[in-house]
Amino acid sequence: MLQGKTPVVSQAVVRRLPIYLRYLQQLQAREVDTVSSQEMGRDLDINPAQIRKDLAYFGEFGRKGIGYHVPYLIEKIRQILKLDRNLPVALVGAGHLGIALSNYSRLRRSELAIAAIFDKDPRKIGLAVAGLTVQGMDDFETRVREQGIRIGIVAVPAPEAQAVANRMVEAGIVGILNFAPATLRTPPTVHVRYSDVTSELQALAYYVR
Amino acid sequence: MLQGKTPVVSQAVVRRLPIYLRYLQQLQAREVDTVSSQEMGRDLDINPAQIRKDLAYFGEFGRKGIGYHVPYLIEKIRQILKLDRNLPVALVGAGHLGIALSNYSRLRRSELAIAAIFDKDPRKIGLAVAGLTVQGMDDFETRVREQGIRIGIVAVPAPEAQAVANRMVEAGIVGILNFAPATLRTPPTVHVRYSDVTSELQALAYYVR
DNA sequence: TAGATTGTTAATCGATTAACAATC
DNA sequence: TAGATTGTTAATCGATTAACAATC
Repeated sequence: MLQGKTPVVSQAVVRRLPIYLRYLQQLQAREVDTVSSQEMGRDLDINPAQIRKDLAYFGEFGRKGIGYHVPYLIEKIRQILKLDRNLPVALVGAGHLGIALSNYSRLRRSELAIAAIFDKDPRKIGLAVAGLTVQGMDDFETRVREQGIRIGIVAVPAPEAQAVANRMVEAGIVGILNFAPATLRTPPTVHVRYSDVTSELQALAYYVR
Repeated sequence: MLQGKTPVVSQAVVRRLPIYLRYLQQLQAREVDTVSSQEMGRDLDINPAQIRKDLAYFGEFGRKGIGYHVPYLIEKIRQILKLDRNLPVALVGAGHLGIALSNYSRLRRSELAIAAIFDKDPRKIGLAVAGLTVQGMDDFETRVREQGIRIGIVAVPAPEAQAVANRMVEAGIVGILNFAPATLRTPPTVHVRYSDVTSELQALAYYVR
């Protein structure tokens, strides 16, 4: 394991860390103190060697012969994912989905809470949603910078998604979660994750019969 | 390319097919008649060889020197994904997210439309959502079988997700899209796709600064 | 001590990309 | 014909899994 600077870690590894974290938090709620990679692997359907290797990218968190101390590993994964600080999120699009996301309690009480909601539709501007007021897009960049927001959610119709992404990049956002059914073009410094219900269902359809 | 039976194709390939389909439909709306793997690759940020190889698993759909005929390729991908028939979807969970999904117009007018909504909460049962009536869970298996439903969406809180998945499997559902933050245990014949906003955002947080 | 389990190297597996003959 | 592009094989790349010394 490298000292100081973390090595370049693949996206696959980073995507598994939240899964580990969620599982460990469930263990903590049940007051389980220690867990082995074997137990984790069984419950999460992931190879135990995979889990050990993933964690070892970031440090030596376990004890040979014993396993991992649950509270300690939670703390470490939270540090790695930067969940030990507040990371306000900007949401663009106050439609059905945007409102559902804003009201999602698991998000509301987390470090990744939605801190500002935007929509370009004048009928939406001013609406109260989950304790926030929907803002227009005029001062988007200023508002995002003021609040130190680095993560954005795109929840607008597909034809508007690229324009919204452009403004997010302009505002200094470096991580985008895109719910619109569209491929976004962004600079290589910006990370985009896609979530599209239609595509997911279509992929599932392949396996029917 | 094998005749008749399709070869075993990796999940990665199947997940790209909806991306291709969506892109091709956009081209069709613009009345573009022909497209090369190079053009597709540029717009979708996918290696052209990858695209050709993916498609070649299922047949010879292109013409050397020319490219792919857009309407023909759309038809073929729809057949591969079984979108040339109606595949009704069962939704369990009529909370914020469930309602947002039910109202999602792109889903409503597709072959993968939500055909039945269930919730165990007596206060939700009987509600009208997107032209459907929320049903209780008592006759879940019967209703699902009656309507020939093979695909299900889990939109309930995490602690209830596994129980819902079990009943879906019991009802003959073979594809599950799970929005609950929980790993589901299902028989190997059942395909599960995960969609968890929190995990996605947490993975994005890793890349901040 | 004996048993268990990590961290890590080596082996394997699978997916992506390059290259090119075939051919429109 | 000359240029373009597919379908496919071979090469490369990267991720997963197995194995095991170190050690609690």
